[in-house]
Parts: sequence; C-alpha cells; structure tokens
Amino acid sequence: MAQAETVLPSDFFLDLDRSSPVPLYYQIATRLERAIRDEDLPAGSRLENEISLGQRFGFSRPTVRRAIQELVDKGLLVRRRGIGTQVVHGQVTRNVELTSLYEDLTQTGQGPTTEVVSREVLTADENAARELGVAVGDRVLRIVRLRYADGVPLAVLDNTLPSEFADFTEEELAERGLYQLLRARGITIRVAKQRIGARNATAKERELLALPKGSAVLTMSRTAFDSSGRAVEFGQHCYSPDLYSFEMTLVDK
Amino acid sequence: MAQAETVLPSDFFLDLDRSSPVPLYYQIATRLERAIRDEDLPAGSRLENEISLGQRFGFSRPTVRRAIQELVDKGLLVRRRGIGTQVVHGQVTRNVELTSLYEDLTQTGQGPTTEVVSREVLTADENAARELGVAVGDRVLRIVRLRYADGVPLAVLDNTLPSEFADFTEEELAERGLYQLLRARGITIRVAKQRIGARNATAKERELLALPKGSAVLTMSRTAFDSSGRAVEFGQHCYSPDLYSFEMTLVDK
DNA sequence: CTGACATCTTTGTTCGGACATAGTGACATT
DNA sequence: AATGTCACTATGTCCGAACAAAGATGTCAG
Repeated sequence: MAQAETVLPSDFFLDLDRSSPVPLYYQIATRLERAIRDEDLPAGSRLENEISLGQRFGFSRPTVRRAIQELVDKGLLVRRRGIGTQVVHGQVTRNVELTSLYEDLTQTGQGPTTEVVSREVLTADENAARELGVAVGDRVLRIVRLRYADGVPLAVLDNTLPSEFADFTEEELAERGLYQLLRARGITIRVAKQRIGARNATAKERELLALPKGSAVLTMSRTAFDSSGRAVEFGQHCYSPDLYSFEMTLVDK
Repeated sequence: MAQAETVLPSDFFLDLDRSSPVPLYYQIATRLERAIRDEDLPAGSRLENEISLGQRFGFSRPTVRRAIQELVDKGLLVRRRGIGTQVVHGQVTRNVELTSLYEDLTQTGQGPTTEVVSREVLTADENAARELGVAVGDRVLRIVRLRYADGVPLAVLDNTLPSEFADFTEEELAERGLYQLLRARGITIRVAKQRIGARNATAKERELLALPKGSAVLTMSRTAFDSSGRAVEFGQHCYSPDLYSFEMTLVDK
C-alpha cells in the first residue's frame, strides 16, 4: 500500500526571510523539522516530491534537496528513488554532538556546577606528548574537575591542555565550561576523536561520585582538535552510571 | 603563517572511471581520502582550491565540492571561507556506523562466532509493544545470543523482533549476523536510535562472559527502523568492558 | 492467470553560472 | 603607529537544466 502523501499548506513557508543571513535551505529544513516533530507530517507519511515542492513555493530543486538532506542526515527522513521521501520517526534523540558536558547540561536545563579537584602545571609524559603533539617534558596544564548536575555529582573530568592555557585559574574553571573558556580565547573545536567504554570505579572516583564499592562507571576519553588541526585538549572522563548515558541516532548512508 | 599548499600531480585522478556506476564525487572522495591517510596530503597542509581543482581535472565545481564535503563530514578536512580547505588529521577512526557487531568483527578480521543461549516466541509486554510499534500481547521473537571474537566471549545480545521473523532458526542465528539475516529477507536497516551506558554485570552475564564478581559491563540498547519507518528490532546488548569500546569522530557543523 | 515489457514517477548525479561573504594582506589615511 | 579602506582569494549559497537509475504500475502476449 502506498503511504498517504501529506500536502503542505500553501502558507507553510510564508514566514521565511530571503534577505536573512540564515541560509534559505536551513530555514526550510528548520520548518520541516518542526512539522515532523509536531507530527503535522506524521511518521510514515510521504513528503511531496522535490520538484513540485520547489515550484509551489518558489525554491530551486538544489535548495529543496539540500534542506531535505539535512533532515535525512539527522535521521528524520528517508529517501528512496522512484518512491519518494518519507518521514521515519518523530522522536529522534539529539545526537552525540561536539559539545561539552557543561553545554549539554545547560541546554537540558539542569544547572551544572563545577568543583576543581586539582589544577597543576606539570611536564608532559609520553602519553600527553603524543596526544597533544608536543614534546615530552613540555609544560602542560592538568585539571581534574567534579561536575554536578542540580547539585548531584555526575562526572569526574580529567583534562590536559598545552601550556598556552596554563593561566586558566581555578575560579574560571569553576564558573565556566572548558570549551566556553577556549572559545573566549578564539579557539573553536572542530573535530574530536572519542572512545566510550566502561570499567569499575577507582576508590577516588567512588568517593567523588558517592558510588558504592564495586560500582561500574561509564568512561569517555576524547582528544579535541581546533580548525587548524592542532590538538587542544585531551581527557578521560568518567560518569556515574545511573545518571548518564550517551544517546545517538545512526543513519545508514 | 600560511600553511603550505599541496599540489596534486596531474595524474592523480587518472584511474577513475566516468562510465562506472560509482558516482564521480565518490570516486574523487575515495582517492583524496587515501591520499590523506597515506599522508601524501600531510596534516595541516592546504588543499588546492575547488575551482582550480575542477578546471585542472575536468570536474564541475559542485562535483568537487561534494567530494570534499564527504571528507569534511568524516572529519578529515576542514573548510574555511576565504582561507581554503585544510587536512585536519590523518588518523581518524572509523565512525560508529549502522552496522551490527557481527559485521564489525568480520571487517576487523576477528572471526565472530555465535552461540544461541535462548530463542523463544512469546507475547509482547508493554515495553516490547512500544518499542516495536505492535499491540501488547502480539507474538514476538526473543533471542539471547553470546557473541565470541576469536573464541573469546565478548558480548551478550538480547534482541526482540516482530512475529514476522519468528521462523528464524537457531541454526541460522548461530551462523549469520542478525542484520545479515534481515537483509536476506529484503529488510534494510536505515535508521537506529541507540543509547550507550554502563552498569554492573548480572550473575548470568558474568557467567556467560567469564567476568569476575562485581565486574562492570558496557551496555548498548538499540531500536532499528527499516526504510519505511517500521521498527524491525530492538535489543539490549552488554559487552565485556576490557574487550570492547565504541570509537567515534565528532565534527562540528 | 502469469510473466515480460514498456511507461511513469521520483530521487540521484552532473553540469554551468552567478552573486554573497569572510579572511588576508597591502595601501592609504589619520 | 594605529586604523580604515580596498582588492583579492576562496568558500558559501542559490539558481536552472539535463540525463541516469530505481521502484511501482499498467499492458499485453502467451
């Protein structure tokens, strides 16, 4: 059986602004995404085809395609040649994105607070030198922080940065997220490599996170690179297993 | 300091095939990716600009852009307006993709084997009904498998599927990966939602995975949808923490 | 009734062109 | 010496058009 085609009302794209600096394809994608999440475009329904959509609303086909592609990449739509474009699922979770835990918590409305457990400038060992691309013995900043969400200890964050950032103070680190501080210096993280695993908590971690003896922790180690390809930060994080998990939507390409 | 620009030799794209069904942009991207991984395009170097690249090798600019975009999405390249395109990092790990554990292991050359722990057809409880989009009380197939890599127990896989697949036999399940069996029936997984977490192993899991008392496990629960948006499979997996972890590369958009 | 074939629909790929925008650096002005 | 201006370069966005390929459907011969 062919799925029903949902026809968008002719005023659907009325409020978009062609003179805005926000790209047209992005404005279109945003409106479509909202319609999908509001189930104005129900799951399983077929979308009007690209050409008709473009003609009816006055967009070129490449622009319509690009907007649709954004939502395909997010896992909201699926395209099939000869068939059309269908809505997959309304409840797609936000992806694991290139954000810090601090930003994650802020966005979800849980007030993040930070306690600086230790902050020291030391010399890079072999591992730190390899990860950061500096020489063994170079000065690096190592900070261990305890991150709370709504007053509950959530994660232990152990990070190492190049000496350029050795002047980050305990006060700054307690008040702001690490990525926020880096951005304030004009450093933008563009690419990161990370690995998610599990192990048993150490005594120190149990103490900080108020976990029972023998408890598991969720671990994430990440190395982050800025836009010039330089390693800016690497760290090992561990999360209280009952309070945190990583969600993602995977899309077949 | 301006980064050095690497000029591709004029025979760089000589072996691509315009009559091949493999898209041109994809062939270009593949060759560029190999050059980056082989460090013929060293990390930090600038790529020749899009227009010149197109003219020199006879591609249109959209085609060149699309090829480059593939590698930007993979985290191998970074583009900056007014500056150019730079190579970020040669060692990017393969992403968490929409593959089954079985395929993962096959690709990395570790011989996967499977033991079917249990296989039963039962009626859907509330959770199964919600995840699969069927009615409570409908028949579903539930299978628990133990997956080995090179003879070592690696993961316990607990999956539930709609009644349509209730005829999967123990033999089939022991010999093939689940996604492989589904594909043989014409079902392709297109989108999946998953969550990665950690907890302590249950007694049963410790027994199956030969883990010590109190050991942690890495958990992954996934719901997979086919191209029509129907839920095809959901499951809870748990992995031996010392033997498995999830790696991914994140790219800022 | 069934299978082979043609046709239609819709997305996939590729081309060519135009203008906008953000860095960069040089030059002129204050 | 600091700052503003301008040209240059490279990517970002948008348009229009054409053909290819895949899936669905209808047609017709056997």
